[in-house]
Amino acid sequence: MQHRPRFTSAARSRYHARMLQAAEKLERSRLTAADWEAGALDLIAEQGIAALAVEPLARKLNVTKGSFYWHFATREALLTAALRRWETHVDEALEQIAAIAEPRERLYELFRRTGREAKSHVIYSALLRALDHPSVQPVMERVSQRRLAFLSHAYCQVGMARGDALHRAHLTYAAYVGFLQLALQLGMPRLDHADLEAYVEHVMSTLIPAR
Amino acid sequence: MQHRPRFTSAARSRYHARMLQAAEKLERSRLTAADWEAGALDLIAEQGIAALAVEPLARKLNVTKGSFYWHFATREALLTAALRRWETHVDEALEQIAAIAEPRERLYELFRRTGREAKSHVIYSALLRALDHPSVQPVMERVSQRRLAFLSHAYCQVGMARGDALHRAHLTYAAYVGFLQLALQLGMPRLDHADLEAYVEHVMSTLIPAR
DNA sequence: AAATCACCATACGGCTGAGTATGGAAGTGC
DNA sequence: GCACTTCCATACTCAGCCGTATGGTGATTT
Repeated sequence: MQHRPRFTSAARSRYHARMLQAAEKLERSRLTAADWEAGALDLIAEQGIAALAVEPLARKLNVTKGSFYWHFATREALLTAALRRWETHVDEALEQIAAIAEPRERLYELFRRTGREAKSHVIYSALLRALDHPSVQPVMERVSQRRLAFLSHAYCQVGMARGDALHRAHLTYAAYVGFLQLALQLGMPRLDHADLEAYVEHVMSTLIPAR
Repeated sequence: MQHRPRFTSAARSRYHARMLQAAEKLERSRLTAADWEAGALDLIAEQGIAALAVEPLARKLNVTKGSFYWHFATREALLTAALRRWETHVDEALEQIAAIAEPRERLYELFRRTGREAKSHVIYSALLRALDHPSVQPVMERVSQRRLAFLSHAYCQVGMARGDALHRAHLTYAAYVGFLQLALQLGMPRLDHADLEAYVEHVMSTLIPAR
């Protein structure tokens, strides 16, 4: 239990060099905390947060618990570290879209991305199903608030009143969350890419006010 | 392990008589399978499906596992029985609204009920977070399909084209699901009844086409 | 080359929940 | 009032995961 070890930048580049030549599960003899965090996010995406256990994850990484408890003090510490890593990643993605100046085009781009690469939202969907967890809740609250601010700001810019824009933002975000739950877990709208395209079009024309 | 015991109607009425005089946790000396199912649904509503364990539930009912394994063969059997019970209950509620002849009024009523008595949807929200579970998935699929059919039919009746009506139904249902997740688990829109009322109004005017 | 450090294996204790076995105490039919 | 069924308690076994203790090995440092 000697958490928070310092890593030299030399060690980091050595690790990345190994990653390049070791395709997938070629046993890299040593791991870093970042490896555990990435593995944790993979596990969450595949089986949800409840499946994030130390021993199964260790098996997946071809090591034992002994390794884990050198990098992290507890299972909880791994979870929060993985969540922090995910949160920054999500924020960067949002800022990328926020850079689009024209508000209507910005909304269109957001909707299209959400519909197209639904796979990148798997982790969000998994975390959504663990909103009661004390470590997950604050993270999701922050992410949701930022996205809601993004939406209501855009709706204001296309001419809606402040109150309406806020309601519309909530409605839009709820539709997003519900879509993830239903489309990912259930195969509900059997999305064959053309049908999905049409659905996104319908959503945009319904939620984004006409020019 | 002697599952599926027969219950005489006399036994049932005796049980109901006891229920009337025993307010809450006054120890009723004996339980039925229905008691376990009801307790299971309560537990699911409070702490989700992962918390549905035999021993904790037994503690909550002031008995031991010995009782449980007389009524049910396994934990899984309890879950499916409880889900079946919930499904029929949900279906009845939907048929009640479906009885309204005027389609626009029918949609309004559906939206208002959903916004008002959000507490009755807690179980649905809890099950939503366990869509990967093999016993939960088919139940939710059936319920979702019926509700989607309800919605698309209503949208058709108010004059939308079949394709648009189906998309609008999906959008509406996704908004419902997302609202549950965000409002119940997060306290997201701090619903103070007046604000909620306004939100529902906004949703209706956005999603239900003008006359 | 010796000492140190970073990473990991092995082995253990404790807890919690799934099922099983068995016997006992209420109620029920005759 | 006696056999018989119904319901439940007690007391196990078994398995999985958390966290700890401790020692080992390869790489780095000096």
